[in-house]
Amino acid sequence: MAIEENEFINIRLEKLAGIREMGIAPYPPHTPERLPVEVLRTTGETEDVLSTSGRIMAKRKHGKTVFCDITDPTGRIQLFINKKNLDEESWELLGKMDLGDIIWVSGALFVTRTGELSVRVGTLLLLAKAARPMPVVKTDADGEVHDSVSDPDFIYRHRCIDLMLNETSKSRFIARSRIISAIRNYLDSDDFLEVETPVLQQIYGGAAADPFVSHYNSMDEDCYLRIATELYLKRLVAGGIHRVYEIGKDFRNEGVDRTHSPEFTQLELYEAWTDYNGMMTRFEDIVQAAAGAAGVGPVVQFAGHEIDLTPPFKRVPFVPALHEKSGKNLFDWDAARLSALAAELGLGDDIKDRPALLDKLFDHYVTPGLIQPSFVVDYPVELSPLAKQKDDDPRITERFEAFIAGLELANAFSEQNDPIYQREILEKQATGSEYRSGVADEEFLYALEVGMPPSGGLGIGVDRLVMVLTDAMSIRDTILFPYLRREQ
RNA sequence: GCGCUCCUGGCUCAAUUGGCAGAGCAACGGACUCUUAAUCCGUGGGUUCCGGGUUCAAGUCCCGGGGGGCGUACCA
Repeated sequence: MAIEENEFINIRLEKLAGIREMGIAPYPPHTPERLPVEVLRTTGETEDVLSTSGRIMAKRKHGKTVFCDITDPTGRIQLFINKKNLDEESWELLGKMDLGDIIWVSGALFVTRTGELSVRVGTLLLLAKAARPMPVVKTDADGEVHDSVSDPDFIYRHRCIDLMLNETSKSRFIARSRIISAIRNYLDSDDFLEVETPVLQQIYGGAAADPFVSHYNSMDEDCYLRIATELYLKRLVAGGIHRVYEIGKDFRNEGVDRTHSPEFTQLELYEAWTDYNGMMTRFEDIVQAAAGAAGVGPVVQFAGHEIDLTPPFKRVPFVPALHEKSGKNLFDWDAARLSALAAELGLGDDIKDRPALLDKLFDHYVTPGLIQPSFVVDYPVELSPLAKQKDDDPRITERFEAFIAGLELANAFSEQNDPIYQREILEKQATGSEYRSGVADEEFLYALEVGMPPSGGLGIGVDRLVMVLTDAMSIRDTILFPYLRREQ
């Protein structure tokens, strides 16, 4: 496919041809020595000839003088380009330069009459001609912004433009990377080992979502993209790697919304000799480290709330909280009664099983009130097939989910390590699934049979953590290249 | 998946009840040696997402399709 035809691109392609005719390479392979824009800025006025390079973001022509603003990742600086300071050829080249072009300049630094530090350009080189125009963002005297690119579809499809023009977006992605580094640093320095487990799986597990199905040609068998890393990581705990984690993509073949993406980044960590209480501390620590890396906290703005990230986070026991908020002892109700209540509340009349109903009602009564960081603890056993039951009440498991502003950020348990009990649960789950063809993950069960020490496990939605720490209202704003429908 | 809603030059947005498709920025030509939304003079640019329909007349109303946004459902 050839480059798109439009008036603006054609004009630039003509200029490009003109530049080639002048014998100038519009895409030279090397950049001459340069200093970051920021260094020029801090240097200030000097007769020394300094060099830098960047993208032309503004061009103001005044006959024989042209002012340009160029930017690099460290900042913006004005160029003062006067015909008498340039050779003939460079002046002609300047005429063929457009907003968006990437150039190299050198010259002394001086302050203009209006007080702007500028490069008095003596040498001008083209490093890369922009063939496509980019939207020009300008702020007028009234502070009104012209041409900011706000169409979400445009931003997601052309993230390069978004990063160039929207400072919030750029700093959010920088924060994201720093958050992930900080998590690694925290865990590595506490003797956790980072591992990589399979993305392509023959039997998927560790969560309840539908998988993406693929096919391995040379073995002629179907396989799945992982929906969680849980079952592999626990096999490693059984094998003696007692502090282990993985940060990676999970894939879930479910709907997309503000808080769900079909591929998303999850941290899962497992730690022997501890339980879900230990995981609460880990979560609190990780949030602290992440906030520090993002340059925010202890109080952050998110979704219109002031969120105080100072630990310890609130503990909200599932059954009592549901009782309190609903005014009814719902945990003792049977499925039929719960179903009737759900229908009455407009939560749908198609839900039949008790655990799903309890979860639904909890979401209705309790979750919206969980604005400050909270751990919902001690879930009904039916909702938590991989968690250990409490000593004093087998109907309840040692499990928590972490919420901030109603958003679920983490899920953790005291890990189930009873191989007999776990087998029952997984075999039941396997026969109830359209993809599992009745097969449970025997290798995982094998590991439990060999023996896994009592352990805590924690899964954190990294994209969602980034949302909270950078005040993003959509998970797509935290993912550089979110999945979008094919353009027609 | 369902509901509501939006789609107009490159970008951001106008267009009364259905009545000649416009503006700012960007672009092109010209003037201009300290500007910063530079300014001034001039010019071009539209299958109004696509396909049907109603009408003397459709950006606007109706039907179908595509894409987006929001909500909702699924996601232990």
